[in-house]
Amino acid sequence: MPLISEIVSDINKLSLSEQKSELESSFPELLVVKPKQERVGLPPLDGAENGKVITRFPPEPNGYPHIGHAKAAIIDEEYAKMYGGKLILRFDDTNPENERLEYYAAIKVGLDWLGVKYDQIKNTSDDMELIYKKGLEMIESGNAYVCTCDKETISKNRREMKACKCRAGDHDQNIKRWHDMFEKYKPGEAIVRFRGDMQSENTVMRDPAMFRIIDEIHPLLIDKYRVWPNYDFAVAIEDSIDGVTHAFRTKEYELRNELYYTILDKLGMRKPKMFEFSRLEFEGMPVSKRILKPLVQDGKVSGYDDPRLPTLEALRRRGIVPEAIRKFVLSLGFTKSDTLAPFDTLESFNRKIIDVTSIRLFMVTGPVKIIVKNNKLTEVELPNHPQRDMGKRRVELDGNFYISGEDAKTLKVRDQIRLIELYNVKITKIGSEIEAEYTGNDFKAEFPKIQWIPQKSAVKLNILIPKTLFVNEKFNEYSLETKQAYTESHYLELNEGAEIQFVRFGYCRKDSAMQAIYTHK
RNA sequence: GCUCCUGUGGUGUAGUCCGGCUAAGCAUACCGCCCUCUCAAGGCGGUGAUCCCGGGUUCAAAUCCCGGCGGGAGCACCA
Repeated sequence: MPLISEIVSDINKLSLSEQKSELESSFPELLVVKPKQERVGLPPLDGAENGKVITRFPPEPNGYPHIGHAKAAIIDEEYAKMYGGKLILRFDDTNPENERLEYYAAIKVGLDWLGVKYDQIKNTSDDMELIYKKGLEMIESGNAYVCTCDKETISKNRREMKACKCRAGDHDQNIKRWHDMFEKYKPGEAIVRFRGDMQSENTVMRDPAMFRIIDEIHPLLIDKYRVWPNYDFAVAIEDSIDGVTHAFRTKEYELRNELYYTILDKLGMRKPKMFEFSRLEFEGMPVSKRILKPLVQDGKVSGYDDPRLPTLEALRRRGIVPEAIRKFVLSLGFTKSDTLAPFDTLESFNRKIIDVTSIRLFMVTGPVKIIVKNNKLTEVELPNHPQRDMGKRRVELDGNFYISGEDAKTLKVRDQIRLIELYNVKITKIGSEIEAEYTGNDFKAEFPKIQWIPQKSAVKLNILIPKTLFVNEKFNEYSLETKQAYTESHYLELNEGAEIQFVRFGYCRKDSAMQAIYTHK
């Protein structure tokens, strides 16, 4: 050690260039800078082999897909793609109380829209027989038992780390009770429990439920089964038999990893690698069904496609495109840190994508009439896009226009303004209507440039402006603003769903002939 | 309360595993300028982080160790 410090201090006495040249002559290999280049996209997957990666997206068909689903599905797909592997879409439909046929469909539609392509589609409920077999196996091997205690007792025991008498039941009792679950017991009277460790620090290991009785109609299997596996047991079995190599789920499941691996261990089944990532939710835009459902029921929002919501359908209607969502999700990375997702960034990605294809149209809000006294033009051609060749449109004129109230407010008599792409005008009178006179065609940079709509062909339009749904945990009564506006008649010729940039206003998506939804600035 | 996870500019992240090449890259937001008959897009530039705090190890720490603190989650016969 002393020798080392001596040498180091010797070296430190040399100047930087002397050190450098010494290095170059004696140890050139040390100067080679390691590649360490910037990574693009998701981080490499632990233990991933090219062509052998299988991921899965396992939504429960109990609601409409939202941005959270999008994050999971995109990550699942990206990793499968990255390693030339496969993505399985698996509906985790083991609770007939929640599942509905329309949700299976809605999720597929959502993925389709997102452009997430899966290689295989299945339902957990397809494998009920196998799951029963594995359940029985667990009972036979003593790794599970049937518990007939009531809910409260079980919960209390788990909190207090105590075992109940059912845990001590012998093999025959368990087998008999297992069969009784299919016939005799009523819902709530008996569950199969995994024999974990009631003393475990990890509460999920304290003999969690593996099967319970539910007498409800399943959307696919109707009344074929009434003993249903719980999540932990079902995913473990499914992931294993589906050949999943890498499974991803959100952070709140993290404590369940121990259970997941233990179950597979006890069954001697192949174990996928499990990873978790943070949930994606926007500020003031909750994703939870518990919160959204009452909103829809009470009519506080128009439905699951209300543009204020984070559902895929709502995002679509609002004018957010799938590519933007994908870029956005990827920009968040694969991390476990809790984040308040920046909606700004999503909008920015979106804006760049749609800017190129959005037609530019004039639109005025809070319209005020303006009359150009000596107008001589009867028609003008306006370009549909400033850079790209998207054609032109003809607009007929007679000197009677609308301009935005906002713009009108700033005008004073004798002001000169430029009606965009038209001509210059001088204000001569301001009243309930504004009067002006034509002063020339030459473009003058110093004049304010204002968009206009001819009165005779103006199309009445509602602009819906979605705002933050919840402010400080409370429903924001003003979360949806409606603006009365006029736009050009050309609007009527656009397809529904067309993205428009209203000049000096922002991007909007055509929702119907009389309504557009504000996408973003 | 207990257990687990997490903590880099206003925001989201890269780098952290394998300490030096970066007193920290990118994106977004913001501010200028250029371009433009839009407050958009595009181009250029800028402001902004003592890498949660305090110790320690080391010639050298965002990176390793210890101790705090902040945030989140779980503690369901729901996934």
